[in-house]
Parts: sequence; structure tokens; C-alpha cells
Amino acid sequence: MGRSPCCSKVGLRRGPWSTKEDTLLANYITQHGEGQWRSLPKKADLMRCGKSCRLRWMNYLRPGIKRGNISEDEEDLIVRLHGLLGNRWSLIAGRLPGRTDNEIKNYWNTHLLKKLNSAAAPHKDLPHLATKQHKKKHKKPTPPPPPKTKVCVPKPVRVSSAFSRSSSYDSLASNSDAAYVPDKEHLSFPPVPWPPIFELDGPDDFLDGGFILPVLNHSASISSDVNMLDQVYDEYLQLL
DNA sequence: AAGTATGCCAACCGCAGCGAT
DNA sequence: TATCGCTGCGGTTGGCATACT
Repeated sequence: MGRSPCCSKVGLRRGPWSTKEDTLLANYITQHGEGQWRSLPKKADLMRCGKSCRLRWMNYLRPGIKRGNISEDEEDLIVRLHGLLGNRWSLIAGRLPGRTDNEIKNYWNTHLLKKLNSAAAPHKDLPHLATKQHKKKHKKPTPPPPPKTKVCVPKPVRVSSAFSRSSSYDSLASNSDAAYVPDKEHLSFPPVPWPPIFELDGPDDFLDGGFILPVLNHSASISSDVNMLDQVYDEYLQLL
């Protein structure tokens, strides 16, 4: 709905940013603040689309951005959060100060998938996490594809809450005497009582997106998703 | 040394959500 | 209620760098 024409507009620059463009963008945002991405390029005298400006700012120019050298702690956190959240890179990035969703996504795809693959390699029964490689560039005469393997990685989802943005965890929890059941027409999953009751039989139950997503779907906002994940994860650790 | 394969990451694409009208 | 416009997000691609043969 209402998709912007973006970079397809004739005359707009694409591709790598020059130092001059970076400076123009950074200066403009420093003076006027973030937002208004649509009109920003014109005001900042940039021949870029707003989307491109926003991306460049968010992933590269923004103050406090850490680049490279992802520590073991950060890596561990990424793996854990990915187990909980799936491919919700912005949420994961939110837990790693100075890291961007793009960087974490790239790091996951280039480093961690490989690591996890090799860790799983001795177990031939385990599903192989397929790294998407440059399909087009590295075309070889490929044999017929093997039967598809089911991969137990949480499905990337956009979480749309059944609650309005103005709903809060507290307000919902205060109604917990009577199990809260949202409008069933909006649900793509079986309704569960509010607050959710966690029944964990083992790691698979916790790490599989099938368990955690219904929980996420019941929260009122991303921040409460994350707060709840802290609680869930603590409970999970106690079970081990 | 040359050609090819792979790694890596910045940037783009297109969809979905949401507020405004 | 329907539509528009903006923004944010995740998936994907392009292209340079490096490793390998």
C-alpha cells in the first residue's frame, strides 16, 4: 500500500556513497535531526532517494555505530536471540548497542550459519542449515536437487499484535484473572491465556519458533516482547 | 600469472504496518 | 471505511577482495 517510487526515479544516484555525500547527509541530520526521509535528500542537496539516505545513516553514519570485531559475547548473544526471535534482525540489533540489523544479518549469514553448520556436521541426521550462496554467480551444472530437508529454524515473521499499540503489558496482565482471549478473527494461532503459561519440556520447545512465536504474538509491543523474552529465558535456564 | 571460486558486506528491493486524511 | 504516504524491516543482490587451482 502506498509504495514509494524510490530509487527508480530517473536522476537519482545509486550505489556506494561518496565521502561528500556522507558529509552532506551527516551534517544535515546533525542540524535538523532524523526523520522526514522523503524530503531530506532535496533539503540536504543529495541526489539520493530518502530510503537510501535513511539506510546510509542507520547503518553507517549514525553516531555510536560499532563496526566489525564482533566479540564472542556478542556472538553468543546473537545466537541466543536468534534462537528466540528468528530473523528479527532489528530486534536482535536492539540488544546489541552500536550494532545494526544489517550488520547482524550479514554476520549471521556469513559467519554464524557456517559455524552452526559445521557444529551440526558430525550428526548426519540433523537438518543442514543451507547457506544461501551466490546462486547466480557460481552457477555450475547442478545435479537434481535432493529432497527438501525441513529446517527447524524459526520462520521469519513480522509480528502483528492482536492488541493495539496503546495496550500495555501491565494493563493486559491486570486482567489476568480472566484469561484474556483476543478477537479470534485476528489470530493465526490458537489463543492462549494471558499472561501466557510456559510449559517447557526441553531445549527444542524453547528454541523452536513454534513455541516462542505465539508468545510474541501476544505482546503489545516489541519492547514488551523483549522484556518477556528475558523472563522466558530465565525460566528456561532454570529448567536446565 | 591467470582464471575461477568463494567470502564478505554495502546497498537495493519490495512488502507490511501505521497514522493521517 | 478506504486510501494515501511514509517509514521500517527482512530478503536479496552486486561487486570488490581474497583464496584457491
